[in-house]
Amino acid sequence: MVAEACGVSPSTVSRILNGTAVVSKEKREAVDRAIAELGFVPNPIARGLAGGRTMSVGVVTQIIDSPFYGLALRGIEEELSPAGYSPLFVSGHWNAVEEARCIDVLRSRRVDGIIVLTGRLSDDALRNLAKSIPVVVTGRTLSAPNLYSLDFNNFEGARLATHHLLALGHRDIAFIAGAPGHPDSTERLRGYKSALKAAGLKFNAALVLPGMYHEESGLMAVDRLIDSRESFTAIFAANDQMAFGAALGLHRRGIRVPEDVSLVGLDDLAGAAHSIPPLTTIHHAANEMGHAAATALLQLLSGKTPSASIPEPRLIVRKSTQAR
Amino acid sequence: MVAEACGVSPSTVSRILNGTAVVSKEKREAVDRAIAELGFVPNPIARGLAGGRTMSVGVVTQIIDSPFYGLALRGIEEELSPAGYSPLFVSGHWNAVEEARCIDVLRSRRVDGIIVLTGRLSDDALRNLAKSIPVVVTGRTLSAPNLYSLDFNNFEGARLATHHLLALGHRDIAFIAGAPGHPDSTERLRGYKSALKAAGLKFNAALVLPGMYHEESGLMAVDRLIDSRESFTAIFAANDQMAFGAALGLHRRGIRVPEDVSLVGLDDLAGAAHSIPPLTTIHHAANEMGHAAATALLQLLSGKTPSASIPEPRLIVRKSTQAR
DNA sequence: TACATTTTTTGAAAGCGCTTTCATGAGAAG
DNA sequence: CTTCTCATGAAAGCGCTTTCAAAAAATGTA
Repeated sequence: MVAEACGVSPSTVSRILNGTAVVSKEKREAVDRAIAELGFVPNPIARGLAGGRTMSVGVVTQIIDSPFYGLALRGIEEELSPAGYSPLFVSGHWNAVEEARCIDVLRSRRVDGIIVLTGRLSDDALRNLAKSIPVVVTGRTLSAPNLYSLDFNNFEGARLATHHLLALGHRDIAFIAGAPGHPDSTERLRGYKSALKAAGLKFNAALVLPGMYHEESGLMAVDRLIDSRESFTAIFAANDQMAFGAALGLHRRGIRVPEDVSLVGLDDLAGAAHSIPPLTTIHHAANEMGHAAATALLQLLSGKTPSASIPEPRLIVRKSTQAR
Repeated sequence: MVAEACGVSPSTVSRILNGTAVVSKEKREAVDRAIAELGFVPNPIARGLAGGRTMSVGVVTQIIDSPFYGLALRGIEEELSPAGYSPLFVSGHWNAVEEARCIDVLRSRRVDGIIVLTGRLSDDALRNLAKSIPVVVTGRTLSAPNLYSLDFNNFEGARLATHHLLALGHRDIAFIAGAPGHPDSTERLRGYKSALKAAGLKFNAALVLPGMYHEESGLMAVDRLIDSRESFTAIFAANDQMAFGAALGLHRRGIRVPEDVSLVGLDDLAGAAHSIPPLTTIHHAANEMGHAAATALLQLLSGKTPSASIPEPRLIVRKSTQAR
């Protein structure tokens, strides 16, 4: 340990670096100076070995280049870096087995905490994980010691979107659903149904199309919808990516948005404002979600009870919807 | 070290784990069995401390949620994981100072190698870095010991795009340039000019608009172009994001793509196939680039001379261009 | 067959760079 | 002059790798 070249013991230097104990002013200054002069940078590896803390947190995302989760990753990074923590991103590819493997990797690297962005792991698996390491998970509501969950109000988001279309006078509103088995999807479907019901409309299963949360599935859903000859004047896609696909599908059939059919998405991706036409959608604050998750984990790590939460969904009206 | 609970010394176990030396068959089997039974997982932290290798590589990207670099990150991850390495992503935000800070973080974490995705660091800074750690850098051509660079042929990409428009009979082709000072941008501009020259057309500076590689700047460029009253029948945007912005700008003015104006992008982002109209663009293999960079680094780490390279740009014709 | 010499296998021990417990000595307080 | 508090240093790890040397086995020689 180089910094003891100024006449004090390594213990003292360590104490100064970590603020673990009181050190006389003169020594502190001498050491500070020596550190500055020697350009000393503590080695987190060794620190991790000795202190049990690695100053890194694992983040289980699904696809590293997902436009939606990418924003969340950014939020996490923005929050973690100033606190001196480094995020370690791993991708689970929407697959419980892979996620479990990712978590093993993270644990073997002795991360101090783990953030799981939605994913397919069972609630029990997460609860179990939380027994050995602080965990923050998004996209669920569950509580357990050492575990904090942060859920987006999918129901309300979908309700808002559907209600917007209803308020514009649409009555035959198609819904392109999200990936089956995904909790978000069922909630969004529930929101759609709820808004319909509140407006006194009866639910028509023929207007609900299966989707997979990507562009291609939105496109296919529209094809199927049109081929079914079911009449509709508006479409609500469970996420923006499918809305983009749907827009393309409509365009190919010569159906104009919003003149012939109104279209609403959900997420408010970066591209939504620049699509043609700019997409009316529900803002899902991915970036804030990342911030909130990281903040919560930081709080968990310092022994506090987290209180962060995700903003409520908000309707963003652009050009893809119009009154009927 | 738990595994010595089967009667051998830790050194022997370590040797078996790393294949460092020959160990008698019986011991190896005994140890293997013990490892399996105890569910022993070596601690990479300690390994890193002792052996000097952490099995992690640092990746300096610019913005973690960039649609283009995101793909590259995925490629890197896909290549690194099977090799047992974990990527550590940090964001430089197109800022040399921040990039330098990121690299400090990575070095303090004792990564075994570093991949730099383009960025603004000087070539000398990188050459210098390579003296202490293997480096792979994209978006440049420079050679130094312990350093491998992987460059995309921006010139050829831009030439191809422009040539495509020329071949369709366009003569007044506007160019929305990339961020000034960016090496990619100057190369793309050069490619544009070169194609023009090859077609015997003279370069018109009024048709070159400044851009910043994001949607908004594409939109503004189109506004400026139209307001300038310069006549044009086609636009080549230096990247897809600006092309999307440009498409929106044209749409707002009631100009149809491709009927009135043809539009070409560069990158072939995931969204390009689903934009309206689907964008004709130059495929820039970001994913392969990530693979190549990771492969090269792995080769560098094992003492071999890397040979990976990035595929040449390729024209993808979709619906945003048509003959004049 | 007995013994010297070389080769191979294995264990002991010394770190890697830091944190942390514990004990010591020096003042402060009683 | 005794008891207590507080700053400080010595030393023991954290979990692994690696050097070094000893022990064991293999080979060669008389």
